[in-house]
Amino acid sequence: MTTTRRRDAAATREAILRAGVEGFTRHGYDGVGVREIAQSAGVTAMLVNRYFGSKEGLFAEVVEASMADRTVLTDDPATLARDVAAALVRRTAPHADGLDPFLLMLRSAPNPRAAEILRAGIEKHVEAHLLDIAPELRGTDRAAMVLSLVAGFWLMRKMIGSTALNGADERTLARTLEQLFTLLMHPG
Amino acid sequence: MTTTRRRDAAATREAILRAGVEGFTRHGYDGVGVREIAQSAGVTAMLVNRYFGSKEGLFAEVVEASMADRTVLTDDPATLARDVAAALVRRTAPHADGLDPFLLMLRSAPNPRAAEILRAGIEKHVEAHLLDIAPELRGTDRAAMVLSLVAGFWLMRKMIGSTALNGADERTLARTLEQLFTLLMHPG
DNA sequence: GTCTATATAGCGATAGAC
DNA sequence: GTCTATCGCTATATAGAC
Repeated sequence: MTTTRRRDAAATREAILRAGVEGFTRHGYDGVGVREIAQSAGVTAMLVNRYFGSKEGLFAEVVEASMADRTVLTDDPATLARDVAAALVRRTAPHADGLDPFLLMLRSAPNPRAAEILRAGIEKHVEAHLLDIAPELRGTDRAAMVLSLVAGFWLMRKMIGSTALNGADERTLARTLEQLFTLLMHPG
Repeated sequence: MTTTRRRDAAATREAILRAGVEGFTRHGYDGVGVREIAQSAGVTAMLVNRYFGSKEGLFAEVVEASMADRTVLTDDPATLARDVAAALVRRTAPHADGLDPFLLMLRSAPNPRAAEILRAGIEKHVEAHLLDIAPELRGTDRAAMVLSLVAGFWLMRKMIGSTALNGADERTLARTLEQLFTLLMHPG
């Protein structure tokens, strides 16, 4: 056989993609290099371009993969506002350090080309999923407003490290957020 | 005289600082180099380090200068929610391209050292100013929540370029935001 | 007070060997 | 299928001339 010993192409591609999700989410598009991502995947930088064409190509697949699997939003419209508020508070807790799509967005958005890829991914996956669960938001500005609030909360609590948000009681935080989400989702 | 012909030190420092505000706000901390900032100020890159010690030192003064002068928030507590909503919609309009402190924050926050400088500036100036106008928010999580909403709206509308937010009727947008701000500022 | 020139390091992407 | 080596470029920061 002339096939490789240690890895096949599909596994290498997958390893690079996973390392890309981690690298871009933790450091943002401009904050991580292809060398660093390649090293996390156990390969050389050359293979990133080999399999994904360019750093931007890898980023596009990372956004697709990261936003395609749903983790934040539940599927029950009745308790949606409360569930989203609770999940948001839990996942932005001081000691939590998951790989959330909102962190990927916030940390990569300053790069204009990354921002365009992110906009497409957000609208195709996150916003579309929210409209599936809460169809009454369709045609209004309130779905986008929900996403704005979620993103802003992630920003202030985890990226800026707001003293007020990190010192606040989590039940109070969740209650305030629930009121805001309720206003957006059930304005009647 | 042995003094310089074309500029004195104070004017040069001021020119660099103004170019820094523009550069960091438009492109973020990692998105602009000291060469580019120096060129906008009409000097060489060396003088940036001469007057501000380092890129990080310049950024710290830029944050201080940008957040010290108040532009978004009005001073009348009675109409605060409506005024903030109106100003936010107007300043994030598709064709507006001002140098807002929130853009400076959003575009520079991915850099950890910039994020710490921004946190200090936000809490010292923006949050403190909001608490001066609306003292009933003191001791609650709602001042930080107001800032989260403002930042998230800036992000989705101007950086991500949300189709929904940019296509929406501006009066509807302002009304939705006003409801949210009212809930936070006058929860009774 | 401001310049040119440079030190040192990193980036994304590619050529060519095996 | 994966490597080493390298190209061409840019970054921050500094040394030394005038």
